[in-house]
Amino acid sequence: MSTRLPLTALRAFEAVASHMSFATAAAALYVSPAAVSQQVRALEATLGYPLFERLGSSIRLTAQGAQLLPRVKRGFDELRRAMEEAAHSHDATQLTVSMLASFLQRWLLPRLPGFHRAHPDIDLRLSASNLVVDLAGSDFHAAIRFGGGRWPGLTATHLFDDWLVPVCSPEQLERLGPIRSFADLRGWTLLHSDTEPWNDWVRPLFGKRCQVPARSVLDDSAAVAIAAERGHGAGLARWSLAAADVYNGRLACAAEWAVRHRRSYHLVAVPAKTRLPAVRAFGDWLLTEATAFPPPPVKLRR
Amino acid sequence: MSTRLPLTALRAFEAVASHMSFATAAAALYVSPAAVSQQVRALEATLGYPLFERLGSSIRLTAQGAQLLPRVKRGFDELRRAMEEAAHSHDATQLTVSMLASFLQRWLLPRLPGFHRAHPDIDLRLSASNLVVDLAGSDFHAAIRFGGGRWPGLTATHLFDDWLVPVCSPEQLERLGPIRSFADLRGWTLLHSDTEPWNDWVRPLFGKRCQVPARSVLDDSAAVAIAAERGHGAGLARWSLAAADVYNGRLACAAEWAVRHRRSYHLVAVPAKTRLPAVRAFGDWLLTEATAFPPPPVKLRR
DNA sequence: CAACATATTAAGTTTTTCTTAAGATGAAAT
DNA sequence: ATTTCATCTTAAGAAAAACTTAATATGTTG
Repeated sequence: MSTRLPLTALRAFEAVASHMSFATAAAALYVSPAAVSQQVRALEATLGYPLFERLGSSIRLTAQGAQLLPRVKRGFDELRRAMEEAAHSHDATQLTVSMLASFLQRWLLPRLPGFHRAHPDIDLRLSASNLVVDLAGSDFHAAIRFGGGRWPGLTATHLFDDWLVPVCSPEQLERLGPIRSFADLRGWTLLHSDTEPWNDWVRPLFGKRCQVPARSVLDDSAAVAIAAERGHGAGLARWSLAAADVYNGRLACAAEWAVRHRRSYHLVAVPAKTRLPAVRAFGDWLLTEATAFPPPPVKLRR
Repeated sequence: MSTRLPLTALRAFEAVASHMSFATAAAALYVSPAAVSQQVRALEATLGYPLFERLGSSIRLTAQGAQLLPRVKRGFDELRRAMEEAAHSHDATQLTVSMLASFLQRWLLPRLPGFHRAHPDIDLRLSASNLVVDLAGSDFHAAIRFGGGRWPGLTATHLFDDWLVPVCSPEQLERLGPIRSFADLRGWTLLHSDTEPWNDWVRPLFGKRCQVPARSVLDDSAAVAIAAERGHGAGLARWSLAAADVYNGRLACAAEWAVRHRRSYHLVAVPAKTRLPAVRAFGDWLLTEATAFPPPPVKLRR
């Protein structure tokens, strides 16, 4: 940007275009019509073309004026909203958090009533999105992310680790018996997800030389759990997403071992917002819930 | 709005928050650090709380500052983009037009090469949307709409009328013969769309006393044409969407008569943009194409 | 054609914004 | 601990901008 935005002129233009009158625009801005006229004229001079056609008593937008208007209106609307929000920021007890839909549905949602009981004053708004939102450039206060723990420019607090657990329907476990060795895998159809191939589980336990082919790859972890529940085979599930189904008996752990996931859950926020009371309260509550969330009831390979 | 936006102060705040420094923000705005300091201080005074924590040599955003920043940034970004566009509006040969996906695919797209040949300088961008875009508040130059011809605040030029034509697969027409009377409808499965019930065709031809029940209602006109093509029955199609398939033999006109549709196609724009050369060129071209588009090859009931 | 409503221009005034120069304040170095 | 440095802040005056008033132009309406 070499030259500064002509803000006053743009504001005058917006007012005139909105009211389609210099006089009423001037009244709305609490200034004289002459002032508005001069501002608009100055803007036209810098752009090099007219924004209005003057027809003596009335005016109308030129094509260029009509093109300029929507953008300018959107810009000022956003600024007005910003000031509006800022003016009421003391009584804003809202807390907006973004996270993956799978985590929200399978882990957080069942625990949420507890949070509302502990903090009835906080108006928590959860947004399930599979896109990674830009916390610095958005209105979100925080996000729950699954990853390595390093996000540049953001503070991350570790919530809990995840585990790779083979799961299947209870009937199938009954019929085929638990997986104890690499050879035991032979009898099973293995269900892979995009992000968690079975080799991530096989190698840490049986060595790098052991491998399984990646067939029946489903697009996400939740789908693998569902397919396993329906008896389509052994799914390599993330414990965070499968735990509830294991506890209520719809899924069974198919193997003796679980392997620690490389990634884990974090509460992530811009440094400044980390210090907000509501964010701290939510983070503290998440941490106690996370601590109370037991690892899978099998042997754990870290 | 009782009080005007503190635009200069907001601009100073944005610059400081973006650079995380009063000094470099001042340099970016071509003013002294003192000026920036005063502006930010004034903004903090009107809001009643600090936006930055001053740590002597460095600063950081407060939580409220971090909440304010994204909105303010978005607002100014929009204004900067507006000025950017406006500065290059002379060499902007872009033309953006919104319309229904069905019209785009089945009527406009096959004719488009002709437009590009006639106007190679115009960079036409088509947007298929089933929502009615707000032309006054968007960057679209124009839209093609199917309707009665009256849109308040917008100028509409009539392109062509549409016709309700019963269509079916050629084999079915062979087997059942053309529909000539109300009684002939007995033998047919009638495929309705949401917006064009068969009674719209039956009543003008056979009188208000004749009616057919509305079974197998599909959700849009294009779906009806496809179902008819597959031999599922007689669909009441809009000629504009079915014509291409009739000409290439995939569909046949199932009846002797077509009935004029209540609605017709229009090119719609904000008055000011109607006068843009590119919009006129596109409108003129559409009009000649529309004139060259023949009505269905059956008897016409207007 | 006169009366009216509206926009524009020019000159002068007010207000805002900015600069300069002299403090503060905290971090890093001695 | 003290100096040094980099940074932000404050206060007063200067510059720039935005605004007002009053006279003028330009279509529209009765």
